[in-house]
Amino acid sequence: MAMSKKEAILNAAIDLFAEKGFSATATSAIAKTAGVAEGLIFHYFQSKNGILAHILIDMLGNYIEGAKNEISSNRTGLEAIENFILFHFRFSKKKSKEVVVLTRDFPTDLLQPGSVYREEITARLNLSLNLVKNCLKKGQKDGSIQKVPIEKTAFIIQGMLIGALHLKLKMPNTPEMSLIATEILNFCRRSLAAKS
Amino acid sequence: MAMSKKEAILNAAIDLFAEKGFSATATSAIAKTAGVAEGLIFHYFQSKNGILAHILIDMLGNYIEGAKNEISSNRTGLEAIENFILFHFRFSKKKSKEVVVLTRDFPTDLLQPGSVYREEITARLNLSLNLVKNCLKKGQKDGSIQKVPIEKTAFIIQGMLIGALHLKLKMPNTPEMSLIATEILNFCRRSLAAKS
Amino acid sequence: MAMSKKEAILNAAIDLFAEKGFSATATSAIAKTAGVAEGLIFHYFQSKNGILAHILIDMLGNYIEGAKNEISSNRTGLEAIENFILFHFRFSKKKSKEVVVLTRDFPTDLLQPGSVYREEITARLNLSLNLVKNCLKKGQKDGSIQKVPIEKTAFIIQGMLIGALHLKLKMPNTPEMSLIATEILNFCRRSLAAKS
Amino acid sequence: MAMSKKEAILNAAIDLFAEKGFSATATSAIAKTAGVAEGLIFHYFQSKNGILAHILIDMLGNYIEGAKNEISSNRTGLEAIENFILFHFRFSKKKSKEVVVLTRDFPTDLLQPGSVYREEITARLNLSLNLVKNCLKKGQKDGSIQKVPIEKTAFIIQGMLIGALHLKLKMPNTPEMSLIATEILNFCRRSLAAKS
DNA sequence: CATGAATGAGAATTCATTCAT
DNA sequence: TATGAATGAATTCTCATTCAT
Repeated sequence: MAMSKKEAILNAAIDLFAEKGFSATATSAIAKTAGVAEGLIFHYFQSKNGILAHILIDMLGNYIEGAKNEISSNRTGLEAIENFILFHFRFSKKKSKEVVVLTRDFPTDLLQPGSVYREEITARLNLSLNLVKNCLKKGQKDGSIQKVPIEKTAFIIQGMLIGALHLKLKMPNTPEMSLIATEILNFCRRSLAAKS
Repeated sequence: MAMSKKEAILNAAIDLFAEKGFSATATSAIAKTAGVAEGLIFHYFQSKNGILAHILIDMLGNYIEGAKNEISSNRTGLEAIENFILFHFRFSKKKSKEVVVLTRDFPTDLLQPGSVYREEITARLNLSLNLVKNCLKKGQKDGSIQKVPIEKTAFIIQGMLIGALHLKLKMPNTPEMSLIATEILNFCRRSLAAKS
Repeated sequence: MAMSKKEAILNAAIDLFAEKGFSATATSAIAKTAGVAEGLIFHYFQSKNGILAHILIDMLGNYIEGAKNEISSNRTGLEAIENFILFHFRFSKKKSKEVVVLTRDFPTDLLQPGSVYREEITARLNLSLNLVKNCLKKGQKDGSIQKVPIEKTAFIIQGMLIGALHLKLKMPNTPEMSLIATEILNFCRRSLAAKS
Repeated sequence: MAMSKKEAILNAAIDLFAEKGFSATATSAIAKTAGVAEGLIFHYFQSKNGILAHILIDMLGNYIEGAKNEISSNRTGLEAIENFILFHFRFSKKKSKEVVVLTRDFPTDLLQPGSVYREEITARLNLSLNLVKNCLKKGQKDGSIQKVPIEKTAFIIQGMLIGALHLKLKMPNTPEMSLIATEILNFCRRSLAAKS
């Protein structure tokens, strides 16, 4: 069951974007790596940006789907948040290349007004934030989480998770990601858990 | 007190990098905006990367210097952390364009082995992380902060601050940054403050 | 009575060539507009040039046939010339898109030695010129047209008709074509009619 | 007195456009012929269209200037028209390459709304038409030209001159241009001259 | 310090055409 | 007859950088 040429292009693009960055990767290099004619890239993805958008949208879709599963079956909202955090880092490890692409090259121009990809991307970003919000709400209902402003706290948690990936990318000589993950768990639990 | 041509170049570059991104900004555009000949850019900064490095190093220097001042005269370590956080967001507001440049375009290739700018930049990043560590250590000595692993917690806090800027850049329809700042303060205080 | 796919391609090509010009029109655009697969174009017309040649040859054929009818049943040669002129502008109005294609994109390379279409096209151009010549000859025989050099005068008249279309295409803010037509009629009559 | 590189580019472009047509000429070929780096073309002319526009505007400028001189010192309006016609063909012979470019490649898209060249070109086309009108007006005042509608007749004459060039380009096996020129002179004189 | 003409390598994209199905 | 994936050469244009002045 051979990989389709479209998939080959995507895989090559992910590899190269992760390794050298989006703008330092030429479409000719993608074609060469994928073993296809350069023109085929544009047949499938319209533009170089189109490849990136496809990768990002795909990945955000997976992220949201995975996170949704993860938090669906928890007894308490706090547990849900904890599992969200753990999922975030599991996902980042599993899809490490894609995450590097997203982290370093999330292209602001894909989000600019007029971009055809804008809506699809922002919709997914909002979905993710909503998942966190829902966990927090649940936790406040079930008493596992203390009284915190939902929207801002969700923003902070999501930002913290993203920020860890960014900082790690720029400072590799820092504690291993799995240790950071556990510690973020502690950090958030201390901040959120209802006082006994 | 006219602006020197060197400054004009830097200002033009900051404006354009913030607006359109580093790689979407041509040196010819910088020259035009600055009102100088294109060649002069290379006289002062050697290369396009050189401009970016100059901006980033400058800014990181200011950040560290400012943060250092901010945390030097605090009674407790917890207060120091709190003031660090507040400073971070004050700085981000004051130098908003530079921060956008850093946030969106921090160029991984400036950090790659072989880059002449690498050491200068990583040194500054480490300095910043050390400031946070020092606050935490102080707080554990003076009893204002509970027992937490210093290194990982410093990483988390710094990451959280950076992450907030990133997330805001991608999701402008989120709570105002100043509100986020206050809430991050609360979030961290709850997580760090020694239990009474 | 559905349009055949071949006709759909031709219609799409005429529309697009007239609107954007031959070389600015991609075969993919023709296929899309026609609602057929791109490959089908090459099945029917061999090449992009082939479509253009087909359109032009078709149109020249219609032009000649129409003109021939028009001038066949006239009492005098002068009348024949007059009807030829009127026909020219009637045809240009009826087949306005095709005429625009011919006027703006008559492709010199279709006429270059070695082109498979060369003979077919030049033959038709000569036929048209011959029709004018015949009218003039007739007019000189029947005394309705004064003594003029046949060949050069035919060239001038045919050129005048073509030139009017060209000039109109480039200068739309000029008198309406139907008024020009009438006036060309007068212009030629004054120049050609035998003196009474 | 070496030719400047800008001039070299223009000359190369005129040669190649005349020989192979605008869209069949690559900018790389122009650069090669001119003996300059391809990038320099864009430094001076912004785009491939820019070169063409420059050539056309230049040539129309020369045409108008030349025609203006030609018709300024004539006793009668009819003489002025005659000299305009003769000038047209003298100019076409002298600037034969440029005229071929204009005749075959006058690019409708340079005239489309939104084109930066539009106004400059249409202004010149109008100027030329106005020269003819002025001759006709003068001729009606001084009695050398019979009563004809000025605007339409000017359009017809200008169109006739242009049409002759077009037809010749497509049908090289026709009478020599200088003979056509003389005969157009006769044709128009017969049509315009006041009856004695 | 300052200019801007000139370079040339490289980039993204286009596109007519082919061909297996 | 009809499709559309696939090709690959060609094309316009960009851009960081150099250098003579």
